[in-house]
Amino acid sequence: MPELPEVENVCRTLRPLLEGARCQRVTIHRRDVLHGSATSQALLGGQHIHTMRRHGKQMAMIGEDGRLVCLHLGMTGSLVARPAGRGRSTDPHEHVRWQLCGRDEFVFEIVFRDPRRFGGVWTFDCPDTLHAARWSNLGPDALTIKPMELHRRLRGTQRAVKAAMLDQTLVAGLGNIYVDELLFRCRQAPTQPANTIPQASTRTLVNTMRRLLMRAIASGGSSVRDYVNGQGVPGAFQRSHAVYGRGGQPCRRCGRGLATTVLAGRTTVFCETCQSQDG
DNA sequence: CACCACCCCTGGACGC
DNA sequence: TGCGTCCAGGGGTGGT
Repeated sequence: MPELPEVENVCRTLRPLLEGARCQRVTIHRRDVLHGSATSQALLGGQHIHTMRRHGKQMAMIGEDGRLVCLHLGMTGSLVARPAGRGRSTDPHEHVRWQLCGRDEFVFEIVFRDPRRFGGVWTFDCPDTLHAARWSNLGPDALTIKPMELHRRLRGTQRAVKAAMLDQTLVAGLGNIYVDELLFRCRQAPTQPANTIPQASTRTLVNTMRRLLMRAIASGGSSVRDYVNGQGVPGAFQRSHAVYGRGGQPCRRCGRGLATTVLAGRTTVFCETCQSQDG
């Protein structure tokens, strides 16, 4: 569920807390969400946190010595800060806890929680190894990709544009919600083969995507089920959804019922009237 | 290489 | 009320 706008909100809410904070202790409650070395040192134990970065739907907590922890929230993952608690949590879905001491001496903890465990935590020695192992497999970030670059990438596949835009190796950051919202806003049929989309339409696609994502970020992201930002606060952008979760309901543009189908194995909601091929 | 089906997992919705 | 069933979904893997 957390897609680019939600992950960006997690980073933005946690960054001011984390930067300069010292990691006093790491507690692992569930080892199988961890990939790579799971020592306290690898998980930034004893280190000062330099910053927090994001690429697509993934983020990384970067230590001062260059080690880093990469996090992926999957569908139901969250990374939330709260005042340091006493004792152990009874929540079976809290998998990793970092206890930190901020620059103002305030002691707090960051908790990685993920009931469905589609997410995960990876440790790396330095940004290069993170890049080599994970981020180089991702396409350019959806917020900054250039129209020409997306056009070049779409030209290389005859899959439906919906499937292509969901493919993180093509462009990183969109999930099912924002692809459907994007295609509706562009009046683009989700089924159109990606390599038949004209260059002018790709330009519209990129501009619309950037506006959509920026608005969603400004609204705190979409909280459809249980997404919350780094402070535990839900977003409001689900109220602005035009199609996602609205199958059968009237199109906000033409009033006709929105269609639901399955594309690339994902529920896809769109307006058969407003969204055409050859946008 | 391109593409697809399948699987992982659990909470919530729904039907009886 | 309580139980069974189904579905949501990102991404890794293995098959065509």
